[in-house]
Amino acid sequence: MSVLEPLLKKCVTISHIKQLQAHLLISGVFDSYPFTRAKFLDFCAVSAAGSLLYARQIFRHITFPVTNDWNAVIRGLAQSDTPLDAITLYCQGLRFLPCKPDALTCSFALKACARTLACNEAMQVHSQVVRHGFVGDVLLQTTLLDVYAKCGELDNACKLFDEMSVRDVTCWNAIIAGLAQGNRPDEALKFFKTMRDVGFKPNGITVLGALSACAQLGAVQQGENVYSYIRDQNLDMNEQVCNVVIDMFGKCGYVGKAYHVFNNMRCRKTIVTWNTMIMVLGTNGEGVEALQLFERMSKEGFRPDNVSYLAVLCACNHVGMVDEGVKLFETMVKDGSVIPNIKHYGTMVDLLGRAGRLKEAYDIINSIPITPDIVLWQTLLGACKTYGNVETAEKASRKLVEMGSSSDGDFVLLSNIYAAQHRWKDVGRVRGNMKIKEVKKVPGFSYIDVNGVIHKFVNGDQTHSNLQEIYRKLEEIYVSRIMEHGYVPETDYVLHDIGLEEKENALSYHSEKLAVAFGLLSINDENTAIRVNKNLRICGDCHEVMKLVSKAYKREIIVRDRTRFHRFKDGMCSCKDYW
DNA sequence: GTAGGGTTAG
Repeated sequence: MSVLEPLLKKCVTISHIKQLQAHLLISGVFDSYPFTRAKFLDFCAVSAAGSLLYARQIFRHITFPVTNDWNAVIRGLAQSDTPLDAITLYCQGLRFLPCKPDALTCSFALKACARTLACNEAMQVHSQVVRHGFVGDVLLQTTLLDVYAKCGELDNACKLFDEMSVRDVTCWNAIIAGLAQGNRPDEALKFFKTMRDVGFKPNGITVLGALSACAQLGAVQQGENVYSYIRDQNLDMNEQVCNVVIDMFGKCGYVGKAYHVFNNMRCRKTIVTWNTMIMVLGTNGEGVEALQLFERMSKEGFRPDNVSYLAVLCACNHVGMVDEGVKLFETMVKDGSVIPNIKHYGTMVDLLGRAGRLKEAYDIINSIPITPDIVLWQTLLGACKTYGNVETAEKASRKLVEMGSSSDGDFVLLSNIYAAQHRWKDVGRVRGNMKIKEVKKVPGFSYIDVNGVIHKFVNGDQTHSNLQEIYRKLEEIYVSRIMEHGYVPETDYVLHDIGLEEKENALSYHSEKLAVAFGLLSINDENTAIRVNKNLRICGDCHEVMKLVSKAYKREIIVRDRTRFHRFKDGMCSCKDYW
């Protein structure tokens, strides 16, 4: 039986595999020893030397396939780029299989569900796991947990985790990564802490999830803690870990810390390392540095890939280096080594649009070889708002409606464009459509890290324990401080809320303002910047207020919004009001 | 012991 293994190891091409197959056929192994055959089939379906297509052919010619034969092909399909086929085959197997699925069959089917985000199918496999008595299997439990988490069923994932009677590091990893990727970073960090409290030792994979959670929260202190653990355990010998550390510091707004990690890595840099650092520089408004790094990477032998180009184009976008961006894009296209994708085009539309070159932006959308998506038209619409271009805005809006967008931002933008032209009838029409279409409003929230504790504020927050004090501070900010510096509310943005009943969503109680008020109250050291992270893009009024607060209170305020950083100092913002 | 957890992105 074990005679096969050394032979398989020697197969490095499909022709070797076919020779081995011939041998197995002639010697009768293929028909008489199904387990050996299945092992061979598995190798053919999964290994780099093999061919999934060929494995499927072989499989089709097996008259009485055993469970392991099915497993081999399902496994291969599950990790291929057509994982849906694995689910199809699994269902066929259930119908025709004289032999029953085993734990592995379920495991591979679930893997396929995870990759296709097929939640309903996953639930059906789950029920078969129960029916066949595999529920006690820790590995399968972890796989199930992972599928649910990836499908966005985080509560189910947590439930599975709670019900596990035996836990190991891997299932902790699955729940931590699941929560982090599912936008529940605070819970991810809680699990990370508990895991250590009950005596498990986080490994290189655990810290990836924890760091991602810190990055989302802007929780630099907790990020530092994770990083020192990483160094203690020598986990920084893994470049993937280093990449995520760099990303975390960058997303927390500490470019220097990110750069320090980048420059002092104890392991090799990969293309992802370079891309991450370029992206960090870009989002933090260090466009020139990003460009320099982009040039340096080629000199050090790394050929820029599509993400490298995207990163450097974003960098140009954030600092308004329009000509450089256009030039880079042209080089990219001419060079031919990178085929532009929808994100490259999106960045170009944004870059040109925000520079007021709306015609060129519009032309790009109409000339690209791929179908423009919703984001592309939204980007153009945003530019139309900035430059008050009603005509192009209407075109973009029409496209968005056609494409079935139900994002509140699209309607609000168009309504604002009409409002700026005093076309109140059109404003009313757009608002009417908003009601009819039941547009989704993504609730805005902000985080602030005070002494390592993360505080979360939602728009019009009514839940924070220091509520009264915070609202009083906000009152003080408005009445006795920034009014003197010439604050005029940007009523343009009030239109966001017209037609919506929730009064608490009013402009003055946007979550980032509450967070900054809380920051002023609780961070007394004047040299410490007030750092706020927000899930949406900052609105014009908040932007203005931040500028004035930075001047009136002589405090640096750093706001990370959905796409970039704003550093407010002495009444100015690092984005130079260009965002 | 042939299974489970994982990096950059408009």
